[in-house]
Amino acid sequence: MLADDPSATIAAIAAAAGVDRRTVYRRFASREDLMAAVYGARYDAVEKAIEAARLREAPVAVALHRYVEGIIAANRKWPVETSRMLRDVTIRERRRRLIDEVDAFLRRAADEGLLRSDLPPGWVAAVLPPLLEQAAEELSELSAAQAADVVVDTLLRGVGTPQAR
Amino acid sequence: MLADDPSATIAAIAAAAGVDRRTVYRRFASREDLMAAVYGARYDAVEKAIEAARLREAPVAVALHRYVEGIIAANRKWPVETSRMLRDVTIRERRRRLIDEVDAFLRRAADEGLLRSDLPPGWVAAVLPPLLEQAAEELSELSAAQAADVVVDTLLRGVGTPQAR
DNA sequence: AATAAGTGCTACATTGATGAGACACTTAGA
DNA sequence: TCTAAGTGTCTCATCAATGTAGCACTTATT
Repeated sequence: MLADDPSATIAAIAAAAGVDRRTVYRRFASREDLMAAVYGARYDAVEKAIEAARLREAPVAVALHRYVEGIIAANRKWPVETSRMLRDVTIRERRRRLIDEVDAFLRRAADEGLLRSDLPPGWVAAVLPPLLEQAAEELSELSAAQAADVVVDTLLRGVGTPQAR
Repeated sequence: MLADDPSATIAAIAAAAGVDRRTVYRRFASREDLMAAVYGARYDAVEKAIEAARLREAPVAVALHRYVEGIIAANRKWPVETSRMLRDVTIRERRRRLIDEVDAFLRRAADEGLLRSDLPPGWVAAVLPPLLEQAAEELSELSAAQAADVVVDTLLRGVGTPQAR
C-alpha cells in the first residue's frame, strides 16, 4: 500500500494489513511513527544489502551483481517509496550516505572499465534505482538472483540486438 | 509540485504557481477538476508525441528515437505522476490505449531485429517509462533530442564498456 | 476618468483524517 | 478454569484541507 501511495491513510494501511485502525495505534503512537518504522526497516535492509555487496573491495562485476540482487530483495520485502520521507533527518542522512556509497562504487566501476565513462555525469546513478524498482515488481516470477541477472545484463548490454549497436 | 507529490494541497500548488488559492478556485471548480485538467493536458501531449513518432509505420529505430524524444519533451512540460489518477475512467482508457500502442511497437521492434527477444515478457515496456522520466529530469541540460540520444543509446547498448559485454 | 476583469486576503462552513478512550470479545498461557 | 494479552468496534475531540463568499485592490481597456 505504501508502495503505491505514501499519502495513504492509516485506515487504508490497516485495511491492507488486515487489521483495525486501533491495532495500528496500539503499535505506533502516530502515523509519523509508523512511517518512520517502515522506512527505518527499509533502510536497514538496504544498508545490509550494500554491506553484503562489498562495494569498495569486491571485483566490480561481482559487487554490482550482489548489490543489484540485494536491493531487489530489499525492494520486494519493503516496497515503499521513500524519496519523500525527507523530513526525518536521520532518514535523510542515511539516504545521503547510501547514495554517496553507490556513487563512489559507480565511479570505481567506470575507472576499472566495467562502465563507460562517456555518459552524462550522474546518468547511471539516476537510471539504476528505477531499474531495480521495476525488477522487484515486474520480474516477480524470478528469484532476486535471476532478476539481478536480467538487470545487470540490461544495464551493461542494453536490450538491443547486436546489429542494433 | 505535482511532479513530486500528487497529494499536494491546493494551497501548496497555488503557492508553487505564485497565485492565491482563490485564483485556483476561479479557474477550477474543485481540486478534482484541476487534477483532471493537468492530467488531460499531459495525456494530450503524450498522445501527440506518440502520433508524431509514427510507431506503426516508421522504421523502428527512427520511431523509437522520435517516441523517446517526444515523451521526454512531454515529461518536461507536464512533470506529473499520473499512474494513480486512475479513478477517472477516461484517463484510465487513454492510458490503456497508450500502453497498448507502445507494447505493440515494442513487439514490432523485436520482430524486426532492433530489440532482443530473449528478455522476460514486458521487461522492456517496464523499464522504458522510468528511463524517460529520469532523462526528462536528470538530463535537463540537454535538449530533448540529445537526451533521447542518451536514452536510446542506454536502452539499446547499455552502459557497460564493450569488454563488459 | 470610468468600467470591467482579475487577483489577494480574510473569514467561515463542511468534511475527512488523525488520535484517543472504553468496552466486549477472542486467543493464548498458566 | 482463570488470567493476561491482544483485537475489533464504537464513539468522540481535534485539526487540516476543501470549498465558498465578500471586499479591497490592481491592472487593462474603453
